[in-house]
Amino acid sequence: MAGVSVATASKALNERGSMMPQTRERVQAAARALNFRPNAMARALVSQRSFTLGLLTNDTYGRFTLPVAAGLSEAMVDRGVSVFLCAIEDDPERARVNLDAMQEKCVDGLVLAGKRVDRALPLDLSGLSLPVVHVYSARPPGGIGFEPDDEAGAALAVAHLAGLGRRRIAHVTGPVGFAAVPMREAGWRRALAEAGLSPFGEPLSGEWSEDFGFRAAGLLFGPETGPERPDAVFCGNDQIARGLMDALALMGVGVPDDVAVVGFDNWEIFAQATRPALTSVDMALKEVGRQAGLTILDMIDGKRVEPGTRRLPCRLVVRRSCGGAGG
Amino acid sequence: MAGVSVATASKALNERGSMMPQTRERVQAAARALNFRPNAMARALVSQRSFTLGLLTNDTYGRFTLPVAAGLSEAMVDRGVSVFLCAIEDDPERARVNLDAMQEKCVDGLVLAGKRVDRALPLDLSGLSLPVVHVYSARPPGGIGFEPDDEAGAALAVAHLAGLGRRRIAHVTGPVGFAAVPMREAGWRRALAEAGLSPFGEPLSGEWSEDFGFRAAGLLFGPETGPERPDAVFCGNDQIARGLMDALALMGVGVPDDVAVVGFDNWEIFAQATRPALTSVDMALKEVGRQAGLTILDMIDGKRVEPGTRRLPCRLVVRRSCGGAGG
DNA sequence: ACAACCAAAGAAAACGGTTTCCTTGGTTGA
DNA sequence: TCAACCAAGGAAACCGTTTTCTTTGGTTGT
Repeated sequence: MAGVSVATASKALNERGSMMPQTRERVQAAARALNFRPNAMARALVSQRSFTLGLLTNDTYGRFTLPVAAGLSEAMVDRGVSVFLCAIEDDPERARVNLDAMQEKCVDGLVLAGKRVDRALPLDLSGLSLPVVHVYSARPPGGIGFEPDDEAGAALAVAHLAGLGRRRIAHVTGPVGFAAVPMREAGWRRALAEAGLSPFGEPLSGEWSEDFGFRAAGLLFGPETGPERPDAVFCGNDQIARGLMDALALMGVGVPDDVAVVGFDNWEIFAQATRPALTSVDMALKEVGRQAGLTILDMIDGKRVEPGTRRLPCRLVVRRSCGGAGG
Repeated sequence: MAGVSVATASKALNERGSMMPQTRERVQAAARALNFRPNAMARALVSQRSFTLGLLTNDTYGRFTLPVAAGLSEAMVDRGVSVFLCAIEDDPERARVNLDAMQEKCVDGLVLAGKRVDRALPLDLSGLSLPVVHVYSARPPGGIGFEPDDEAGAALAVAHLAGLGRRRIAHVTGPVGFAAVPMREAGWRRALAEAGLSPFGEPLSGEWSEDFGFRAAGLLFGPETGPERPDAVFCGNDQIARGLMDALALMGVGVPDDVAVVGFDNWEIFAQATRPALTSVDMALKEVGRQAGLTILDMIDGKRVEPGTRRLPCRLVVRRSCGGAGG
């Protein structure tokens, strides 16, 4: 110690109370010399805030959760908040155990992250008095949710295609049961309308797979197709786009010359693997995680936060597959 | 309260000390009625153990880290231990900030997870008096590391091919700079030797990409190739296998009839997308995370743990691409 | 010269548990 | 009958901070 009481030391280090500058100096110097680190737990005990958040996710595969978690963790560490990771795997029992653990660890708030915006995590939140935000998953009435704005993202992609002069823009997408499907379709329709274009037929709805993209290419460009063929395809995800482009290559249809292709997800591993590289809508999930974190901090601070779902903007990553300026 | 002192209550709930069974009952009933949760922080303060671990990772993409993290988190939650996730992104400054945060939060131990077994995380661990294990990353001398046993995994794959009657087994793999490359190559050589076979040429070393796999197919099966062609290819990862199989399809080489293909990583999204589905070596990263966690708990308990790298067994996931019994 | 005030620093309580030690009263054995 | 012992439960210290309240001594105003 620097010859002062703990009370003085505490004030000196936290810039609180009034004291002689030289005393403050002396304490801080001593702290530095001792490599002193305040014990966050003791601090939490008295302040009733642990500066800790829980992240519960059922997305083992990590395609959605990991960017969200990274964005959350990054934004939080700057504010002295750390994030517990809980993998619950769609198992209600495991979810409960993890939720209990989070309560015992006195987290200040909870982020619930899923892999489908229209499915809730298998958690019973009733009787829980913690701030909670729902990310990329369904929220209960009155809850607070964060998602990418799929509709706007889709519109972004389609508007880009229209801006490049494409006129017959088809849409190949996933199963109708997914909420993302109608949202992305709505964006497609809106952007077409705004560009004065008509939809090229109805969207082709199948699975979120390369295989379906491959088959969809046959439906759109195969021999039994009528004279009217699309000059662009907006795909519901990158896997579909990948399969579609593989099929187009086999059919001798040139990308982007004959047809432009845009995907959704900007999953690097797919977007970079297609020939040419795939233009795709990036859901900016890191930013989603960031915003979710900042919002939950506001809630912890007692600020009033409007219930509802926030849809955050996507951005278009332009590569070669849509022609024009890109790449 | 159930009419007893806090001391008695504590003992009742922790099954400690001696007391009348009915007193214990009464306290536990009261605890249940009040939905009582012991405050982990207060407990940590006195016991000097936070039942908390830090997971620092530079693998933003999550391909390696997420399974490790899930395995770790799962194994730990059963033991009342929670895991902080810290995304450090190869940035030494961010690494330091997160490390400081973990020290302030009084974690009982640290798991450092990377995305390359031959690279250490950008962290200065000197002067750190915490148990640390290194997962899928380089460890300092005397440190404790966990990795999949690439050599044995590769041997598993090649032995399987040999067992199916394949005799001319080629190897297409990643850049020589990666430690995984010589390890997998060694497994290939060992399994060949054990089966009484010779290597089919030297391994083709390139990038970990579909594109390289595609080109490698040309080198192995192209028109300028000699009369001897492989009847099996063991690929250094699934992306290479995917590119190779795409090329084979274009070249009219049948899989698995003309040539069997095996990949490495068992990355579902690739392994399932190939036609036919890809047999691949699964690194069992969840188990790696589990073991790393259990070991660090041992270290926390003061048990002596041998320094060195533990290589955990891989398993072969058999699908159609290698013919034989699979799928 | 003395009351009033103020800045600086320390004492002590609090946070929510665990643990050590002590008290109480009943039972046992000589 | 009395010492010795034991089980049950309570009092209090402790973990490492923050915060409130108190003390101390110097300065100001009259």
